[in-house]
Amino acid sequence: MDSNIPVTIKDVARLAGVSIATVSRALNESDVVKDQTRKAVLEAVEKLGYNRNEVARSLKFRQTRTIGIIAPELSNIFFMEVVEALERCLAPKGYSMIITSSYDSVEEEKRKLQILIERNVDGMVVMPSGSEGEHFLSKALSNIPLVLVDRRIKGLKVDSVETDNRFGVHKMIQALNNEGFSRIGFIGGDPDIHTAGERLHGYLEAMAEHNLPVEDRFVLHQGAMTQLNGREQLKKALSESDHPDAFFIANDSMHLGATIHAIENVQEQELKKLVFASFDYLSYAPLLKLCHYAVSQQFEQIGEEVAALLLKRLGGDWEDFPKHVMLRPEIKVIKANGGVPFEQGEQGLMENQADEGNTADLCSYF
Amino acid sequence: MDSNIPVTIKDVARLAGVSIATVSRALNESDVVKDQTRKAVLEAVEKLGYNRNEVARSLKFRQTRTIGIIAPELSNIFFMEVVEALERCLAPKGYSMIITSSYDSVEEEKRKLQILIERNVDGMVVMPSGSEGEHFLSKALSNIPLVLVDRRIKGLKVDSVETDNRFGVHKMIQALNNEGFSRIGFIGGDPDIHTAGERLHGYLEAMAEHNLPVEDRFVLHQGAMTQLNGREQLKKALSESDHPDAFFIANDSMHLGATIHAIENVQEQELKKLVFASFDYLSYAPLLKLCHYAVSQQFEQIGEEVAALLLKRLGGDWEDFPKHVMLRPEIKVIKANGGVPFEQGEQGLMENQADEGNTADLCSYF
DNA sequence: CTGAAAGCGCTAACAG
DNA sequence: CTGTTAGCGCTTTCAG
Repeated sequence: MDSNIPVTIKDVARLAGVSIATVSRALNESDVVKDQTRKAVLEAVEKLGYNRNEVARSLKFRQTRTIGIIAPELSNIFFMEVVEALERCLAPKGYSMIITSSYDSVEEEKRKLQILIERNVDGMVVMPSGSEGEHFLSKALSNIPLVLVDRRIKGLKVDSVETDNRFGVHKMIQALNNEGFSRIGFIGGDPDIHTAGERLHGYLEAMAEHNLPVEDRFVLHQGAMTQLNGREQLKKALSESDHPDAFFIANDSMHLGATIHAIENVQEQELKKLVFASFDYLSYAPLLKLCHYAVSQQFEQIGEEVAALLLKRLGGDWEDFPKHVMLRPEIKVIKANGGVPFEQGEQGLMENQADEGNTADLCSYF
Repeated sequence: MDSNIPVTIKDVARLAGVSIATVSRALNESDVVKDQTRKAVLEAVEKLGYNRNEVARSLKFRQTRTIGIIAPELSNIFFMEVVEALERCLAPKGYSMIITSSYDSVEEEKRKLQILIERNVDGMVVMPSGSEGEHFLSKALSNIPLVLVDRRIKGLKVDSVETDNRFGVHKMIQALNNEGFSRIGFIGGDPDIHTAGERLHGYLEAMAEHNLPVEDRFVLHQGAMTQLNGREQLKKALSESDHPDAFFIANDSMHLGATIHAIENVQEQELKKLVFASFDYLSYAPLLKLCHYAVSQQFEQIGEEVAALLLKRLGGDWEDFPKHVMLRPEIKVIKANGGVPFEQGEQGLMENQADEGNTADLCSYF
């Protein structure tokens, strides 16, 4: 009864007593075909449980309605928020997503790129794992729209969408300074990591901007941006008797680690004086009691911008290529922990800028 | 120079001065072809930047080397951990993954299922969004291996892999009882949600098992399993003057919410008495200071089991169909917060059981 | 060892 | 309105 080979358009045609062309037409340009015939076709389809073969259509049309995605790791919640937004924008247009992981290795990234090319994806979204990017210039890629997310690659003419990291850090330093801190430490990771580097630069720039002293002993930027490293870096900083009370911490994992270290090892008196500002505002933010200010990246918006850009290119519009969209993050002031809101004018300005950031291509923030 | 149409096997054949059949052979069964010819072909491939067209191969072979995935939401970190493990197992075998979201709607799940069928995926992994499952019996699906993750559907003969929720709850209740608590409250969600229901049942079973009193006023199982609801349910429980001190909380979001509520609203004296046990042990667990015990699901292992099962079916082995793999979660005792380790024998037993769980198909836990 | 030709399932001229 | 046919890019007999 249940034959094991799938039913094709041919089977439908035979059962409906028409030609395969008619079946095809009945299923697509339904207005050309006689009502009665279409009904017969549809009945046959129903009876046989026919599903159309997208692979065959893809071959014919030379397009797969598929977007390839390469992430450094799939369990990265940030990137998956972006992917979620992508799906929401692309699925209604008939696109599916093939998702792959580069395991943060450039070699693996190249391999996955090759696989996606062979699978004829119509477009690609890549969160690059390194700062190398020659493989994105592959000839095959010249026909495939590509959007880089979160990290741009130096000198590479490719569309990209990213958070304005430096803007976020500037705001954090400004807020801490505003609250009365002039000595502000930095806890981050190896500047070779794109976001680590951007945030370190932002920090240095902002400190200079506000004429604040940069004390090398308290500018810690080694190793991975992990919870463990966050613990250790803060421990190291606090081991110096004249450490600053305020720290900017470059990401959520390190922030978590630093907070845990502080809560577990610093005496009440000292603890009360400690103040953090950090990147990313996640579900457990209310437990990070030392945090006064946080930069909250707009992942959904990033996904939407990526999708819009991709769809534009897929539609054949290359007018403003390469476009680098830089989105302003939201700034959270955590009053419950002692964060001091920006002044009225300041705040208003910030909001305006943020609004511009939604749609415009911003490159500077002053 | 850069023609816009992709280079095909034909172009390679022409340049190499051979037939397309020879190109195909040179690229695949490399031993049949003369060394010299192969070299010529490979050179042409290089020169033209040829990439083979997987779509055409898929059509020919009637298989796409693609696995379709349906998740209730892509930003669900649990599921993405599973997907990450899947990628790690499947990618080396040449499989890619098409990932889609059902937005936790059965309707959308059906739609996505249809799309994946049309795209000729070789297999599917679905985390069902509801308890309905008739659509998984579709005729087209009879040829496509399908593995359900995290939730089984009543009476549906389909392979599945899930965490042994009840075992986890039993262990939590046992641990709390062991520590001296006989009154234990329950904070969870609407039992219609699969995990919420399983955990509620586990709680009721375990309480009966240990002859502990179930007080309806403190068995709260309404609404979504969200942070907000966690806050509110705990608040409600604590508003009764004779509330228990120990609570089992059914998932991480509610746990987070409950903890935040307690820290912010309960006085020191009361706070010290409060003890939680909960599902899921995440990066921020060290901040959940009321938590003595946690059930830590083995997502990686789940992914590996799913991959193994899928590959088995793809290899044509349907021997033990339908197979329901139930994996024992790891039990965390958080001593820093006051958790009391299981007794020696108990602990040993537990570890043994957990080891068995890695490989065996466990259905009961006593 | 290599080439010619059929065919995977579908669409789109082109004729009727 | 409908049928015939060529062809999307590739693999694979079947002959040489």
